[in-house]
Formats: sequence, C-alpha cells, structure tokens
Amino acid sequence: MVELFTPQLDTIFHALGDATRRHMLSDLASGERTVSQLAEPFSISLAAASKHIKALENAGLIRREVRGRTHFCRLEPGPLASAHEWLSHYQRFWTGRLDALEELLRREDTLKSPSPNRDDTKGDDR
Amino acid sequence: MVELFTPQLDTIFHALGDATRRHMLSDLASGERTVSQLAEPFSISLAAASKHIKALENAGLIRREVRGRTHFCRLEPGPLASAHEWLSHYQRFWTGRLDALEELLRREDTLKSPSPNRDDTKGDDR
DNA sequence: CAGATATTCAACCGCATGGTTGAATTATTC
DNA sequence: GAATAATTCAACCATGCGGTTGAATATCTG
Repeated sequence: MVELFTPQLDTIFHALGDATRRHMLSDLASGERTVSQLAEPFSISLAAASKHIKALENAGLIRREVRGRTHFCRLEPGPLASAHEWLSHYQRFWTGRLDALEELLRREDTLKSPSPNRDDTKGDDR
Repeated sequence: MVELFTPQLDTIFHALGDATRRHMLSDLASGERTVSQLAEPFSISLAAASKHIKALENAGLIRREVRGRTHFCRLEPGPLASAHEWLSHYQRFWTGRLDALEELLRREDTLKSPSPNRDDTKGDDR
C-alpha cells in the first residue's frame, strides 16, 4: 500500500529531526561506536547523549550490544530505508518524472473533475 | 561535504515527524488545497491545522498563495529532495551497494588502514 | 452596511523534549 | 575488596509542541 506504518515514521522522523542525533548516525556510518564515543564530539553530558541514543534506539535506527560494561551501537538500516521510501513517493515533484499512478492523479487534477477521494467542489475558482 | 545545511534539516525532519502533517503533504500531492480542505480530514480545530500548516510552510515544504480570503497551499519539492538526499547517504546500508561518494570515502579508508570493512578499532586496549 | 466565510492571533493547558546534576548500577582492574 | 570506568537513573528545569477556545482580521455576498 501507499502508506507505511505511520506511528513508526513518527518516531523515525522525530529522531532524525535533531542535528545531534543525525551526527551520531553519520558517525555510526563508519562503524560501531560506544556511547562515550558517540557523545564525545558534543559538549553535552553523558546522560544527555544517553537520551539521544535511546531516542535513536527507540526509532529502531540503531541497535545496541552490551559487551562487559561497554555499550556498542550499530546502525540499523531498516527504518532509514522506510523514511527514504516514504520520501521517494514524492520524488516526481523534484524530478519532474511521472510514473503511471501519478499520471492518473494528475490527469484528474487538470481535468478539474471531482476527485475520487475528496469532492470539494464548493470552492470557486478565483 | 557530506552534510547538508543542518538547521534546515532540523525543521524539515521535525515537520515530517507528525502524522497529521505527513497526511497533509500526501493530500497536497494530488494538487492545491486550501487551509480548510487540509484541515477537514482531521478532528482538530482550524487553529490547530493552521499551526501544522505553518510548520510545513516554515520548513519550506509548502508554499502558500492568498487569493482573496482563501489561502491555497501547494507542495514545494526542494526540502523533500534535501531530506531524501540526506537519507540517500545511507542507502548502501540497506542495499549493500556503494554510491560514488561512499566509494571515495572507502578508497581513502583502505589507503590509510588495512582493515577493509567498517571495523576501525583504533588502539583500543583489549 | 450587515452578515457570513476563511483564516489567523492570543492566551492558555498538559505534556514531551533536551538539558543539567548527583547518585546508582555494573564491570573491570589492581 | 576497593577503586575506577562506562553507562543509566532520577529529579529537576526551561522551552516548545499540539491542542483548545474566543476574539480579531480580511474578504466576499446579499
């Protein structure tokens, strides 16, 4: 179907909406990192970093493996793929390319006939 | 550089982190909508919808054109493309494929250290 | 002009967020 | 066993968010 599991997208996009967390992800792109390593570039407390990491973990964006007293984090690609896929749905808007489905929708729109979904024909045109 | 203009990504991803706003965007994908039309599917006040719309506008995700007393909103693809592009940096993690940028980074990496893959254990004792 | 329509503004509420600090937990090391 | 290291927990604080309601601002219409 067109729509993904939206509550997950909520937490994924929310996690991505913070520069610190995006930076952590980009750090994790080059390999496994411990909590302290992830926290190091920022001038925030370790507790604050821990919360960020938990947000990422909660969104499924990273996975944590505890070895001894150290927590190692690794990137988990699935949710990133989901977000990417959701955005791909709008790709036609910046590429200008239409696929079959979009062409259909667009045809209806230019014909100005009542759409299948919402027939708000009460509005005047200009 | 790998990173886009991060403050913009903050607001873009934040705007996308709400199901109501994502729904509005998907509505706008089939064409121009007024504020009331955008608000209609949800059981929230018009003022609340207005705030959502302002968040989308603020992130540059939509553009507003006022004709008479009615505000028409249209999708603005640029920021969506930015978000999509940012996520694309991580595409290799779920496709297993390397893009050009990654190949470059990786080439540098393999030149520096013998470890070919992403395990860069730097001087870690034990 | 009066009234209806479309939308925003302003004040408020409850709750989540991102930050802090200090104590607690768990694991390693001497 | 005691000290140190890695991380979380708990309490707290300021700020922002998503929601509400009621008034305000334009604009269209009769």
